[in-house]
Amino acid sequence: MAKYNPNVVEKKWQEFWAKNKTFEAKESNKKKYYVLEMLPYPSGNLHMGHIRNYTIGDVIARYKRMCGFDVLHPMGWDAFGLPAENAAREKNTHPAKWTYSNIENMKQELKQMGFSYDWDREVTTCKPEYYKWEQWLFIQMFKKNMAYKKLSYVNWCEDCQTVLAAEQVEKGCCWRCNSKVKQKELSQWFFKITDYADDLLLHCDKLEGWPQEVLTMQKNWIGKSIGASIKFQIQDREEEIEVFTTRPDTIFGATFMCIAPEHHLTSVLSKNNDNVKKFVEKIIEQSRASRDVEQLEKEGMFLDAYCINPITKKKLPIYVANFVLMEYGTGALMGVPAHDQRDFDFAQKYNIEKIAVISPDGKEVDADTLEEAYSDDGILINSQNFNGLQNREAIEKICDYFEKEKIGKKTFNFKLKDWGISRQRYWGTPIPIIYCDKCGIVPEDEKNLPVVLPEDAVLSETNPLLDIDYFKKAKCPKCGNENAKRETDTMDTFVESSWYFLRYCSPNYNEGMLNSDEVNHWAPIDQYIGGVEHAVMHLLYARYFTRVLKDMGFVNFKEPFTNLLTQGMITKETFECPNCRYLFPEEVVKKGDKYICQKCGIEVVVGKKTKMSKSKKNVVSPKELTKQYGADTIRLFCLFASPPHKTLIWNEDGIEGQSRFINRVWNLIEKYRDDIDSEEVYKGDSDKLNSWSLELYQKINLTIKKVTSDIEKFSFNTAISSIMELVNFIYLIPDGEKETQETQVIKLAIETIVLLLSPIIPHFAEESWKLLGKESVTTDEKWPTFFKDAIKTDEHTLVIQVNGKVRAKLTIDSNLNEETIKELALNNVNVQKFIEGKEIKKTILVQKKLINIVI
RNA sequence: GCCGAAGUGGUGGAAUUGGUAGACACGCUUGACUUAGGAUCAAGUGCCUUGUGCGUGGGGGUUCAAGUCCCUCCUUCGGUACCA
Repeated sequence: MAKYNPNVVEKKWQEFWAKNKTFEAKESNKKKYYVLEMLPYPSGNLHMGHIRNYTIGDVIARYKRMCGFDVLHPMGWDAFGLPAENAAREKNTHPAKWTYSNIENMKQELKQMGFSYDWDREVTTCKPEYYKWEQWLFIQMFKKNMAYKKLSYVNWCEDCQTVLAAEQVEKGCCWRCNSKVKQKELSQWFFKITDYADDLLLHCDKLEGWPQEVLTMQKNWIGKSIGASIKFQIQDREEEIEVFTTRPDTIFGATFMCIAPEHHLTSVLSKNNDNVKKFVEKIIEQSRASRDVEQLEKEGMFLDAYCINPITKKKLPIYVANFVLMEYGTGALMGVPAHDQRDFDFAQKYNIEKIAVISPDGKEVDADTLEEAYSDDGILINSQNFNGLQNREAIEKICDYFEKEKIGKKTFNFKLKDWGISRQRYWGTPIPIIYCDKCGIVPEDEKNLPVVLPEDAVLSETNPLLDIDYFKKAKCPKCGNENAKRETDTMDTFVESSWYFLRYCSPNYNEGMLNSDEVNHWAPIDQYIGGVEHAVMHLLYARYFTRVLKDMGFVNFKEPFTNLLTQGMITKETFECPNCRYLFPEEVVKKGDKYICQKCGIEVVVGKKTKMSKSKKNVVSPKELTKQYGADTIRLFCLFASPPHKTLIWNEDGIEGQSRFINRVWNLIEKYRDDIDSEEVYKGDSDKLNSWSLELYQKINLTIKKVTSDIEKFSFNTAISSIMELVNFIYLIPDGEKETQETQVIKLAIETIVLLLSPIIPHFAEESWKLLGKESVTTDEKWPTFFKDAIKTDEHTLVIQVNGKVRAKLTIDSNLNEETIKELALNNVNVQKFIEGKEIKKTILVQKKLINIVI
């Protein structure tokens, strides 16, 4: 018997697919299906996370293809980004060279996995023919005021020497290099994503094909809160301070006013007092979202000014305080110490009066005895003619009063901020803007696009574009001024990934950004697949961009991803030596329960299971595994180990089993090949079948049913296990001479198994199909269907319970009536033991399942 | 703190949505074939005090019947955080 040799077979079929352009996406009269996996950053090699993601997508693509869809399944490269610059500096090369060579390498690895991509549609975001259209879109957005420039405090990473979007700051640290993020005032480009805040929020509830947890994260990120804005007149001055509050019902309890350090009134009211200045500078230095923010003590400074509570006319001291955020609301808040914990802490520290205005039961509360703020619902007290109202009701009434008196109004606020896209880095899309002394900010002439990123940059810690004179120097498109200056900031790389999925529909279109006909044919994406870590950033930006493009008339839909599958991370434990930092597993020796560092002999800390990453040295290379077992085994293993959405703790112990399964199927085909060769496939006239072949025939149909529904719901592990059951069943068929009909059923079983496996382990399926003497390829075959009649049986197992515990099982005729079943159950010997001499209170019969006798 | 997901054998994981807990696989045990087995095939494998026994993170509840529903507590993972 010839042993199955994956290395030879896989190469052969990969060449076959490439030569025949098997997976070229074509429009026909069939229904379309667009399946897409998030594109990779070309960091050097594929890692297990990629393999898991792309295997899932590939199974879906191949399955849908067999089901008769026109499938679009493309792949590309998210090729701009800081790691390329860092690597280039380290290795003394150019980011482009590094990136393109990584792409070549990873493309090779993808091909070795047998993924069914239409490579003719490959998109590489760092190529001028791609970013040209991004620049073009930027100009359109600029013209419509959707892209604008403003001076603002931004998150600044000193190590990366660049600005970070709010979404890219994790626990006060840079998402990329983990160093602490600072606040810095810079003039920056922004996209007005907040224009769509409401729409993005609203449609979360309409995305039925998305996981609930992702929608919740997006909703929380957009963070709409409803409340009121109220104006407080400053005493003896013209200005007013406007605050936003979600609790206008507590206004009678407001005893102080707090403004953010960056608030324009801070310097005005302090009259540039040095102490205040120093205080403000200190706070601005501190990161807003710093890790220890919770422990950070509330600090403030009295500005020696007062404002008037518009409803009580009470004089409120104005403070500048470190816990007030300029970015949220109006950058000012009314302090209600009795009903807000932060205000309470602040008032406690600075000895500010507390007034209780909400009480759980409507009874008087002594605010001075409170140990913490009461922030729950209740009944209004000390609130003049609003006393006695439920606070929810009071919010409405008080807002009405504000509006009548013109001191405030009902309003709402979003946590979502405009998307800052300027990056002071080289390896990104140049922002197509020119600064002219006469004309100001002028977009580049569309005829001059793309603004090509110069190749001869000398990389440094700062933005190298600043040093390239011919790039910086520009002619003003408006007045022709030769001494205008080009923008040297590049765009956040999330901009590229916000529309690449649309470009795949017309990847080589030169007349415009998108060919609307083709985009509207293929998109929206029927199934998008990627890591849950993109739940907020990428997916929100992509939804935003699609809206912008819809409003410009390029696409006829606003939600780009109809269905979303977020696959779980792959994690692995880390080894960390106190001296040498992270270690590879091979640098560690096990001694008893302990792990010792080979180099320095010190005990190693076995860290938590975290996402595989190069820096933590807990990556597993798919390359080695593929070499050893073949791509099919790795694909099978990724799918079988765990359901797609779950975090997968890496453990390759099971991998042998997957390779074993493939060989088991192969050996099965070899075993029956000669017998079934000349036979027809069984067509379904089941009355002539003997007991095992009838059972096999039923099993075949049940398996088709189960595998189909499992793949539809992405339950690949159970789909595979039911194919395994069918294989195991065939192994149990007694050896010896077989009748024609029996051989025909076995033939059907084997062919079905191969077809069902085709999307999962395609190389193996094609090779097996050939071994079965087929002219066609499984990729072009129809997905098997099952016959309802074949699944029907006239017998079933009846489970007999006594007081809810299983005591016996019987195989009975399904057509028996209730009385007979009861009698059978009660007369059963095993049951008798339990019910002898006991009174039977009642029996419950669940049709075709079980009977429970209650004694 | 808040929001979300989860907790089932030695391990990864099943369980038709309230109806036989542990499918399928890894590992382990035994046997067969073998010069050999880390190949292959077959059998077994939740636990124990072996019985009218126990068992799905702990405790309580609803039900003829609970991994599944309700209450409560605990743990783990993810997201988020001075958001007024």
